[in-house]
Amino acid sequence: MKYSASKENYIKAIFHLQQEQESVTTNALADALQTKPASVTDMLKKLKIEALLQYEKYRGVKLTPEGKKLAVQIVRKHRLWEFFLVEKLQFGWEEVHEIAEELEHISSKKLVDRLDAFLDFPKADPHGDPIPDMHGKMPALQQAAVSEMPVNSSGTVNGISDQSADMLELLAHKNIQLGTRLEVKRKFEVDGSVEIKIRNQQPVNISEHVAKNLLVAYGNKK
Amino acid sequence: MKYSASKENYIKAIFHLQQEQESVTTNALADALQTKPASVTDMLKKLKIEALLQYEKYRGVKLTPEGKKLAVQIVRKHRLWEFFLVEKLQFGWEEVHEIAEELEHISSKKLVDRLDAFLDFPKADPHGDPIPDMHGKMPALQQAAVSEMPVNSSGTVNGISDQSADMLELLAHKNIQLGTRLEVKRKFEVDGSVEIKIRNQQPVNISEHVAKNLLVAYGNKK
DNA sequence: TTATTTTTTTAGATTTGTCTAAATTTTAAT
DNA sequence: ATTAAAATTTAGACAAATCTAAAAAAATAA
Repeated sequence: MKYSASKENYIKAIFHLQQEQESVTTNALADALQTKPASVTDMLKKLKIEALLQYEKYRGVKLTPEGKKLAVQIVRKHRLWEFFLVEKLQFGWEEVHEIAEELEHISSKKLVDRLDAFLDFPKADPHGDPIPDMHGKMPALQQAAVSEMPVNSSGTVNGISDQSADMLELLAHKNIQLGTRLEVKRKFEVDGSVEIKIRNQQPVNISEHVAKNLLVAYGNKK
Repeated sequence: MKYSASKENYIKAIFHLQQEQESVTTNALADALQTKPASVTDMLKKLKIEALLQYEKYRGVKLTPEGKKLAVQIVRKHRLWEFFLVEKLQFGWEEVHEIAEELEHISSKKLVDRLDAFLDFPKADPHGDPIPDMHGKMPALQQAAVSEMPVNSSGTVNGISDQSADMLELLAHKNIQLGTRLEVKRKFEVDGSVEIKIRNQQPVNISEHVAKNLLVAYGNKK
């Protein structure tokens, strides 16, 4: 079955909002989709007919298993494209979201799966969010901020929560980028700073702020 | 300026039809776009307002310079994506057109130019059609069928006009694919067959039919 | 050159996704 | 338990892109 980009956006938005709350409200959706509540109501009625969601007037909305499956496929596409843009086309982490919003609606399943293989089956996108595999299974990423990692543990940078220009500049300066493997050497209680070591480099110190916003996956990132 | 996928398809179709005839007719367009003449008339009126084409009732249609510029950008995207699909994602020549029809409407200019660089600025797509550069300039491909190449000349396979399964199978069997460099060793008048040599392989003979449908670029293909 | 056929356009309708304004239901507050 | 406020839905409209059927113009043939 093929759905319009608009319908896919609704399904995706409901999916994301559902992570927070069981049932999603009309207003929350209107807000997320930058549209009006009345438009949301209209669309929910249509999506209900297509059996992608459960919806009773005034009672909010929930995805059916079908709807969830579709949502996961869209999320998969979005994140794979983001990974592609950063990894292969040298885009910055902050500029890929918008482009991926368009690319995620390209329908070919084969394209997505080939892209996945071409990228060597990445487990997380540049923001550190897990990429569902071809069967829709989300990899259970052991993701944590550097500040939460035990001393002597190591992992791969796969995301960053503070994406300000300043932050990115600092990371670039310290040679830290997506995919960089690092090891936690010491943690200083006084100021929350952390000493990390990157392969082939001298250990460097990162502040508490950086340590808290630098996300690392360990165990199972490709 | 951003245009709907539908409008872009009209512009692209007119562009292609214009290669044949100066002025494009309503029926020809309806045919090319798999739609009805009445719908074409409707759309032409809109595109005229947007100054993408010259149109007078019953008099056919022609792209303005603006329209042509847009068309070239769409063609560029289409062909770059096709190249990407074949070259990087291992798609067959015959399956990429449909997917590229969707990808060509992704709007980011930066994406296209990055993709171009990533692919190392290819000059022709898998069907042998030239890829306009970032300024809209079409590379002047010296393209010819193998049958038309002089003895001892060589070039790079960059297209095939007969894309039947049988043809593709034969080419695969002879180890001929997109990008294969070959040299014309002898030409036999009797049956039009041609002896070609591929690097590191013994010379092989190809029939007149194959020689006529195997397109080679020489001189300036990347 | 008149008649016939073909092409093209107009008129009016339909679908999708959206909107505003008004009505209704639910929730929260007194 | 009413009432006020907030959330949601309905009703009716609109733009984009398409369609069918009928009218008009152009091309062709007798």
